[in-house]
Amino acid sequence: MISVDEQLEQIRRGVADIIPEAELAEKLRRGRPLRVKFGVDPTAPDIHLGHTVPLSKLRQLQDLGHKAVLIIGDFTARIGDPSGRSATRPQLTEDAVRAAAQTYTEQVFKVLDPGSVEVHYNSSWLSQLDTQAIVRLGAQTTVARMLERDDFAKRYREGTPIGVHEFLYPLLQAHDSVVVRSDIELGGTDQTFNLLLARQLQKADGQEPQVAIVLPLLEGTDGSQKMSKSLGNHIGVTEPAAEIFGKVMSISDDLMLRYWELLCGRDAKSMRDAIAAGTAHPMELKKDLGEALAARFQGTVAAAEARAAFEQRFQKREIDAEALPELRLAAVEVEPRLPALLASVKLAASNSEARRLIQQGAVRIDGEVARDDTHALRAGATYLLQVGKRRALRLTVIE
RNA sequence: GGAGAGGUACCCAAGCGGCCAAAGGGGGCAGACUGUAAAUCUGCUGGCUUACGUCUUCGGAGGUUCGAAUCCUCCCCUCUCCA
Repeated sequence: MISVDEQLEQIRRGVADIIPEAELAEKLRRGRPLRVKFGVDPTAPDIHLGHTVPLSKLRQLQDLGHKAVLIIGDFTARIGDPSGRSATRPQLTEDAVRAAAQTYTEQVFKVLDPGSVEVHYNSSWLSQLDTQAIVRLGAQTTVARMLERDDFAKRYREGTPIGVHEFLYPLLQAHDSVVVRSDIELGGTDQTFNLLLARQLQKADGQEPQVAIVLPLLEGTDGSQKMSKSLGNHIGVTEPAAEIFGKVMSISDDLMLRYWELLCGRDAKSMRDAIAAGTAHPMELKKDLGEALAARFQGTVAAAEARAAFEQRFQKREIDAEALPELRLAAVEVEPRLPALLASVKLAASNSEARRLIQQGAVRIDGEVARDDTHALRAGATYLLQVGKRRALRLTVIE
């Protein structure tokens, strides 16, 4: 195991806060592997890179010799975490939770080292809690403390309902820490309250309290708002390698460094220095990042292919026609007018949009800009149709 | 239960009898520039139409009017205040 200082240096990378850092150093100094808890509530079926930020930190801790304690919050998912919420979450059915838990664990192991993980479902102890125990839990904190939280305070002030069960949520999550005897817990900034409450419960139980490692929320591909599917700025972990690679290439340089730090545990500052000194090129670093992330979720082969295809298509400006989807249409099926043709092969959303694209010079046939609404595609030949930089296909007209 | 405010295109938001397919912003798409970057600049951003034009759209259903997103009636939904 490497030195405490070196470990601390790596752990600090990209985190928003370590509460309290002195205790972390103390725990590390003892030299035994630490139990690092990370809980996920299986709610959304699609996970994206933003969800993998704490996971990446967990992997880093595994690599430093510590033990990952993964909690699948199948019980808490049904309550609904109020953190950062402006309204009560809908309660999920058992089936929905089970299905989501399945996909979660599959994805999680693409980041974690399976050799050093304990997986727990929190229903296995939470569903056993009797009324007595729940009352005791409730006595661990006060309404005033709960209402100090921003999300609750806001809702209370604005008169938005707060269910009593929502007060229970942080207590149950904190109770998980007591059960698994965690040394460290990871979570996003919105989890700070829950992470700290666990310290209190652990103390009450006579345990040494866990250290909270708080991770920032990952910005989406737009670089400003947090990554979220509903904002359309997400990179999903189940997307094809070429998509992951392409989306990574479209982010800004600053954001790339942040991704390196938050998703791969790299030191952003030294990379920035290398770019400034001219010893590293941002584009190369970005391609490395795209390949690394694509490889993580879709395998090294697909990732290398995605990179090669990108380099050929966008840097050498060559289109590998062989790699494009090919469409075969009988001559009678080929729309005589170009706008209608583009719409019919789904390169444009409608005839009107296709017309606009043609006017803007976005449409190419065999590399030549098509300025006209007519086309001269003949039977027996294959054509390369392009709309903008990203949409393209091969069209073969059959006799 | 009572009193108010409001529901407009992907989102926010103006319009409040004709000049409204509907200002402005955001987002998106395309072009220029590039590293498919980012930033910036330009254009486009309901459907059908080569075009003239035409059809559908402003919470829903009716109505008034030559003509309604705009006026009236009923209904549905959201929010605020009071009880």
